[in-house]
Amino acid sequence: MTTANSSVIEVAQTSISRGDRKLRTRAHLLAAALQLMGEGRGFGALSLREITRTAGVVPASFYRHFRDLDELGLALVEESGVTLRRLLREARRTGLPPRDILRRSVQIFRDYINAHRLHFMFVAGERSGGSAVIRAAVRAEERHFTDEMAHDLRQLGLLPDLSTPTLQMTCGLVVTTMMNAATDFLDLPPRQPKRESEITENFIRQLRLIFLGARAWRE
Amino acid sequence: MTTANSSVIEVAQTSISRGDRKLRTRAHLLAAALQLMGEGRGFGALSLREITRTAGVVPASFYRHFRDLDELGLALVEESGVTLRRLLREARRTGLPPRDILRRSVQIFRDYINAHRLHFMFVAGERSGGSAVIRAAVRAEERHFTDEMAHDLRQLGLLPDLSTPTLQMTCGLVVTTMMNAATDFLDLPPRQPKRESEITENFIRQLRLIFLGARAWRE
DNA sequence: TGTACATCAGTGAACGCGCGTTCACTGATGTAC
DNA sequence: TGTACATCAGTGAACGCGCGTTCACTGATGTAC
Repeated sequence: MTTANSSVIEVAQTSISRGDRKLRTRAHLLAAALQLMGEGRGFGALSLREITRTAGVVPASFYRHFRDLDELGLALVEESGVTLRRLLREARRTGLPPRDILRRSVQIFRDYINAHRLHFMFVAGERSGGSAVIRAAVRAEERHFTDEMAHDLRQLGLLPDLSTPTLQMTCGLVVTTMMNAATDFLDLPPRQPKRESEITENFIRQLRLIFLGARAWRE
Repeated sequence: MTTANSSVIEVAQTSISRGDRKLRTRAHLLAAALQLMGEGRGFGALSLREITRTAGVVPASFYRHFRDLDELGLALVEESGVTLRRLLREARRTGLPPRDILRRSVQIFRDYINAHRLHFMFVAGERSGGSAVIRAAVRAEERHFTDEMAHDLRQLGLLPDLSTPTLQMTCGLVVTTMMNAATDFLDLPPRQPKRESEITENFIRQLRLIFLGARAWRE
């Protein structure tokens, strides 16, 4: 707040610190890269200039935020990792009911993907296709996610008979299947409820089969 | 064969028809693209000029073979699809023994990946990351592969109690898991037998779990 | 509070470079007679 | 078989363009007194 008769514009200009402005531009750059990838190209096919153009800054200003494109890519991986882990937090908070737990989880997942399309496109696309350094970072986030899921399942008392390594292996399978379903959902043209429910049902059945196998597992 | 006193070089030059030469150059272009992607970049990040440079022809000659890069990409998908399906044919021919069938299959798979690294890198990389048209083509090949696998399992009399849709769903899960393991194998730095056997064991355990679930499945 | 100076996010111009595509060409291979 | 002509895969030069990176700059924000 400045003096009472400052114009609205002056307030807007002066109420944001230089540091905040910098963070905002950085966020614009990250969002621009995601947006461009959302149009169906890999991160490796983006150019610095189109990212800055989309973000509304001059090319040279890119270097105030990142050394090169790879560094921006790694920032995107981290951001996506946070998004992924919030999914688990959300599911945890909701407190999944034992009845229809799978179906409910898949609904939550589907809604969550739609609310964070660009992050999921990025992760799904770069987990096996991108540059070595980015792929490795995505894989690390995925492993982190798997560990947390295993921890949650333990906490919930599901699959109590599995050893920890087996629980990990099972969660790895769930996460792979999940990322695959994510790609299926994301590829879906809008307004295709029939295809969408097919994918949903297939995903539920695959998860059911995995948990059936896990319950039948003998070390 | 030409006259008896033609030099070897002349024979080499004249014993190959114009059509064959054209096919050979086309193959060079495809191989060049695969080779460049093997260095860890997505198809979308390749340029026409570096492909022709690697293939040892002038840029303009690209257009004698493909309209644009996408058309070359689709040719690579087809080539990779053939490679994938030969894997099943090989497994079929070998005639897997009921004892240790899983472990043996995984060994065959691992050897096959190593013999066709570039094709598998291409498929694994473009199945979720590439341009829409190429991703769609890869997915179609994958579905084809899944169908054939389901057919083979029926033929072998494995999982006789599953309905056809359920068998399809199960094979889809197997293929997803397989492609994921392929990426793990391909990312492995050479001479890491410990990591390699970890990945192998994890893959075997995941497949075991899937088949355990399939056997426990009740429609 | 007011003033003088420092900081630094973003600017705009410039550079050399590799890009995709076009074009008229060359010369070996193929065909008709 | 030999000859005259047609085909066409691959060439080499040219084009305009967007690229990544550098640089000295500007002017608003921040700091010291």
